[in-house]
Amino acid sequence: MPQTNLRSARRYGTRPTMKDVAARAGVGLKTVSRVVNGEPGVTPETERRVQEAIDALGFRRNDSARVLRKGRTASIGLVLEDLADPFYGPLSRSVEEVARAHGALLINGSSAEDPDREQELVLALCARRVDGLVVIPAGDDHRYLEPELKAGVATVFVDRPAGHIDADVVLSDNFGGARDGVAHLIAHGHRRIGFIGDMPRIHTAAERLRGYRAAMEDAGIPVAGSWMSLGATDPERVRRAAEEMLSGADPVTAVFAGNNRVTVTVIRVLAEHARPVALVGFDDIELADLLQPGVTVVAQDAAALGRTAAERLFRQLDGTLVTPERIELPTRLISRGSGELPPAD
Amino acid sequence: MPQTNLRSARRYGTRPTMKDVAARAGVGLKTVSRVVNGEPGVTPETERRVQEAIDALGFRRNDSARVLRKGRTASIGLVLEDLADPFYGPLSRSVEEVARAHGALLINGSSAEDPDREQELVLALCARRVDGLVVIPAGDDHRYLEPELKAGVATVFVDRPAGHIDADVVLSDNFGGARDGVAHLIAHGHRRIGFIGDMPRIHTAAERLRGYRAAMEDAGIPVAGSWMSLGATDPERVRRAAEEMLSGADPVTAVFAGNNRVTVTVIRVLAEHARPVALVGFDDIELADLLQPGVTVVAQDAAALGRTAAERLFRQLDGTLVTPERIELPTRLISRGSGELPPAD
DNA sequence: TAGGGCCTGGACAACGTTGTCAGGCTCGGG
DNA sequence: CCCGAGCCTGACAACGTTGTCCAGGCCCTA
Repeated sequence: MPQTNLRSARRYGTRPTMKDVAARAGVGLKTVSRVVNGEPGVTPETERRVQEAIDALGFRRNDSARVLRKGRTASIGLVLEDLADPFYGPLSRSVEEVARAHGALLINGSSAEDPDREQELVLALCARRVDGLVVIPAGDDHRYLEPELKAGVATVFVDRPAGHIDADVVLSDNFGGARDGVAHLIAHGHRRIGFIGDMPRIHTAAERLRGYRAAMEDAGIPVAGSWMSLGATDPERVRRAAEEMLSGADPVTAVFAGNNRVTVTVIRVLAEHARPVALVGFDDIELADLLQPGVTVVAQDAAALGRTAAERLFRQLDGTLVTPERIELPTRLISRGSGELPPAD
Repeated sequence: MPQTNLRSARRYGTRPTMKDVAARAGVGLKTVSRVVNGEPGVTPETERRVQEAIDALGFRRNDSARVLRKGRTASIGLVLEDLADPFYGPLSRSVEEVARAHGALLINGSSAEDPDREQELVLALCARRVDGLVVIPAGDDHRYLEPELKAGVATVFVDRPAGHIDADVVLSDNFGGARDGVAHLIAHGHRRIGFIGDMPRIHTAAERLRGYRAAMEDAGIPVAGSWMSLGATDPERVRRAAEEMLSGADPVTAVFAGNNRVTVTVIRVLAEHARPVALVGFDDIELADLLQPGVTVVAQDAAALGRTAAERLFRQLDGTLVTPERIELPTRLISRGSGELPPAD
């Protein structure tokens, strides 16, 4: 009979268990468990023998079995919209940092802005028995989570509120940020200000739109319908919207861009435009300071959002936290030039 | 006795099991299992009763137990350096896409460029019994993975090769890309070209340096020691290095930047510099086309790296793939202006 | 109507670990 | 010298699921 080669090992690989280790070390099963978990009550000599067997066999504890027995998995789930979006990188990273500090692993998935996919992912994570969930919601009805909440799965929503369910929420002050950004343009003399944002069914988009309207109203400026574009934020569409605002009968002298993707496209359009147009964007973008002019933005602190959410999650798990709350984090206006351009009529 | 309230449910929440469902539906345990897994051999009427009980109790199958029984977890692990780095966003995303297409979840963690943390993460993932691993190595010795490979954990290294172990590797053509980028500068008349890169113990950094040297040698240009900076890539240090190269006795007329972080800092330095200096950077950066001049880069396809790696992983799991290979993906030079500036002596 | 085959449903063991508990050993004091 | 206390150690059940196997009921055919 030929010796086991790599190929068959790969295919039919079966891992050593505590039983195997115990047999090899000539001790009982439970003793191995004790050594693996650093529990007291094992002679140094016995421990050495067990450790030797562990190393020789390449034993690794099976956490699935452990979880089954203990009930806690020491892992949390993160569901976000798109890992490739630069806004979610730091958020995801800060959630991971907090998880790590609590000895938990992070399992994540992207919903791609699809409510069904969000639900599918969340339920898959619950089936894995994650201890908690950080969710950036794509859908607006989260009643499907009720049994999970009842069963004790800690849950925090981030960036957008949960729908029809009482849970922790951590948000940026989208309304205030947008209002400040638009007020900033008004303070620099603009009156005809355009707004390009996402579909209002998305909570953040709706809030930012509300901020825009509030700032205009506070300044007593009536808003023309042609100054607003609320829809998908694919580049072509944003480009068309921007061009229309800039060239219509009542052309805008400034634009407020509703998120980072919109901002980038608007910058491109403005770069081709003869007359200088002021711009303030929601969300910071990398290299914004190196452009000519620098891009003025209303910045959210993505890392703080993630950190705050994750910390609340673990406080829920501690039992320190019981009543769901809604937390709003402030935004910060960063002037870099584009928002301070005077109107050029 | 008061009814169960949310608080105690949260605290002491215990989830219904198949046994509970079976009891409520008045059927056997296995019948519930059949319904949950869509197995044949259940009357529509029985199925309805079971489904009703499932909904009423909010039952969710416990995948830990399932995994324990079945052996496969339908999840893969991804260990990378920093989720917040824009280079890893698309990579991570494309790995996730492939995983999803194969019905697997993605568990990930950041090593923060620390070999110990990498090992700790990888082993934690193995303890979870992930079916496979995609690793962007921080360390250079991966012998600790040998038992895992033997046990059948599919493994693919990305971006950097594995150390002392025979495993699949998917890389960008760092050497060729850097050589082409530097040759591009030479073709535009430069001879005094600086190189700012990461520590050569990092494989990608070493390869790019090798590419720089090769291009210079091919052109018969001797390289001055003061033209090269190989070390940490924190902004201050890069800034100092760039300033020295630009102001020394033998100042460079062009700079090749070894990665995206370096490129960004160099752009800042050059923006403050009177005399125009040509620049080619390794890795594409967002908005590179909007700067003045546009930034010429050697772009890697991060998404393709992730996709290729993940696909190989699942082919290993299929058994379609047996022999470890080393795959190099081509890079692409994107001319945008900064790399085509003529030398200004 | 009896017998055979098919279909449905359930009892039971097993996956690998941890908590409980009891047994055996050693050592010191009476 | 005996007994109790205290320390190690191991046997056993349980976690929730799935695979195996068997029993019982039904229908169809001879």
